[in-house]
Amino acid sequence: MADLAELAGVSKITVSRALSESTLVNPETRERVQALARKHGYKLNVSARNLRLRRSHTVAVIVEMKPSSGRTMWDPYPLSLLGGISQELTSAGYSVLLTTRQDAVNAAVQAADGLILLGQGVRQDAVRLYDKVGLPMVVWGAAGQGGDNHIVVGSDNRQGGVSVAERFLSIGRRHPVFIGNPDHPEMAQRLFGFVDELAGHGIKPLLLRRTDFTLESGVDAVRSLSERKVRFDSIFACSDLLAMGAIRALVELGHSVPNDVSVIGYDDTPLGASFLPPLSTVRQNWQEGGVLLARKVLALIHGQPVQSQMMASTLVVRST
Amino acid sequence: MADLAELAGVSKITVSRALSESTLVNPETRERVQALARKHGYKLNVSARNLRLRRSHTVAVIVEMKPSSGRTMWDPYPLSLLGGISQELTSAGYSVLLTTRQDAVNAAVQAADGLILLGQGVRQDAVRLYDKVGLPMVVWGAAGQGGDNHIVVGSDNRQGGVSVAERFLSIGRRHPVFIGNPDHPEMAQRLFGFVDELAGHGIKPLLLRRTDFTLESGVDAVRSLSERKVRFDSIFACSDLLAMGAIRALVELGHSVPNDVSVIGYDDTPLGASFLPPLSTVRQNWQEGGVLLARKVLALIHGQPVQSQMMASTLVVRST
DNA sequence: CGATATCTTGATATCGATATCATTCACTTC
DNA sequence: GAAGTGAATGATATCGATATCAAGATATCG
Repeated sequence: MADLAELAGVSKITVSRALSESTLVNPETRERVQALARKHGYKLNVSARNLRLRRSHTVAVIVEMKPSSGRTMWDPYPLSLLGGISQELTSAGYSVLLTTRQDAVNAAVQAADGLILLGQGVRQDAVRLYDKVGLPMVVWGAAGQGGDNHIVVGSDNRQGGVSVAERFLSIGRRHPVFIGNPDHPEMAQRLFGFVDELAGHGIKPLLLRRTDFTLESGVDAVRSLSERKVRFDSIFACSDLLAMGAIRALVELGHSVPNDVSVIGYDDTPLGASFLPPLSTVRQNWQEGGVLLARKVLALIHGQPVQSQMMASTLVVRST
Repeated sequence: MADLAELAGVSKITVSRALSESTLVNPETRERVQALARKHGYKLNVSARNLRLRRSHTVAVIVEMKPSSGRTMWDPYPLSLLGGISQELTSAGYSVLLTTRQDAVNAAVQAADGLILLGQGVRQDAVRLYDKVGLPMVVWGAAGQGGDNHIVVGSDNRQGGVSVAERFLSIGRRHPVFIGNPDHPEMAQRLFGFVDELAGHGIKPLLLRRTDFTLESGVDAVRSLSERKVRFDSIFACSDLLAMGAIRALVELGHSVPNDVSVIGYDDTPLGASFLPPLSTVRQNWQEGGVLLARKVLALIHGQPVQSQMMASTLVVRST
């Protein structure tokens, strides 16, 4: 910048102002300086600016990558979320610092202006750990999670559960089963919505706990139902994979889907749509979720009032 | 740091040295300063250090997110790669700056110490664009891509093709078909390996070009074979989804897999393993790939000699 | 015409760390 | 006892940007 100043015959500070589009400089001077900057390939030194401005223009995204329970790195949704986040933050001039969750809080994370926590129903210990850092923080997850002292963005899992219940009721199903993990905050919300809506019609679903969200787990769940001679006519599975596994098992056992048993999954993965028969499911818009997460942190960083928000989820009825 | 200096009764510079484990300070003093730092929750100002040290301790990861052709954000592999990268870089004290590819090179990217380019066979324009930045750069992709003036890490797609060919030959298949997109550099390598190995036995496979890597595309490919009354006894599909689609179509057409036709996919997605019948496929270790990418950039940054490297891919024989 | 307002530019200090060179002090060695 | 050695610490300058305050040039007004 000093070099540019010399070239343009002005002072450093004028160069700085010219490049930051300040109104304090003569438009003519500004143009001249900017032209010189382009010509000589001037690059702003981000560290210097951040140092002086006492902010990093960076938001850290912490991804929970616990390699268990089948739903983590292999799941495509974190990437969609990341895409939305990245898109929104970069267009606002912020950088995205990607970190995987660790026990110790990274020095680079502490230097960020804000935090976004992603993961499979981020657990409380993670939230508490990063809460201590005292940075603006937004969490992806279920509403009400963690005492409302931080902002949560997520899709409306409760409503997802409700709409599945409504669908089952509307087609006359009376013996629904829920497959999923109630300890998982997001899935718990789905369960609550499902149960509450059904309760309004005097129906109590059977809860089948499964912590693995794999196809095998779905197969296994339905087999266990069959072995226990449980009567059921509809299944709400908390992931598309579970649903597909359930359908496979149903077919093996000689049941017809959807004639004998209706099955609805969750997530609207591309595979579900291609499945035979095409899977009915609940769709969440992750890309949009990422954008929302980013907007919330930015608002927090700029000291604006922010509220948690749940995005609507939509029931996609296909053939099951 | 100045405050710490006062508290400890030493100078700033001594504090700096104590915290960076320099041997220039008395071990006793070092301990005392470090204890004080911990007690008062001192945090290093990264910007200041980076400014003084003239490096950013940051590697930018540029992800190609072209939302087309079915294989992008919805594909889980970028996340695995990212996981490996993130793990390796953070443990080396570097930060991961996540960016999605854009036409203009981001200012933050220019400030990075190194670049990693990810994407579905990163195209040459992207490589050239970022090459101009003049930073140490490593690209994920196919070997030899782009004139060898930059480092490439990828799985050995050629070898993958060879091993599929070997398998087909070993079980007596004589009329193989290749389904994929030869314009895609990585897939082209698979094709070359496949063709070369077969040629050694006087066999020439049929090439079926498909640019979409979806299940439907696989279905469609096999149907077109059938309509054209082509004689074939084995299919090498360039993605698991294609393979599954192909198998579905084969079954619909009354062929038995693997009795009439052998099918081998690529990527070893979790779904392939759960497919009925369980899918034979070629596995790539993405996590490891990420680690490798990270190591190469770090080496480049530190001025060490670096070479492109292809990781072995392994044929996983299941039931198809 | 003098006084004030406006526009444009500059001098200086500062953000928080580290490299370099200088200094102090205790101790060894002949 | 003088000179030399090494360990520990400090003073100062510096990285590259921007905020603050000051000042010169020009325009506007009664």
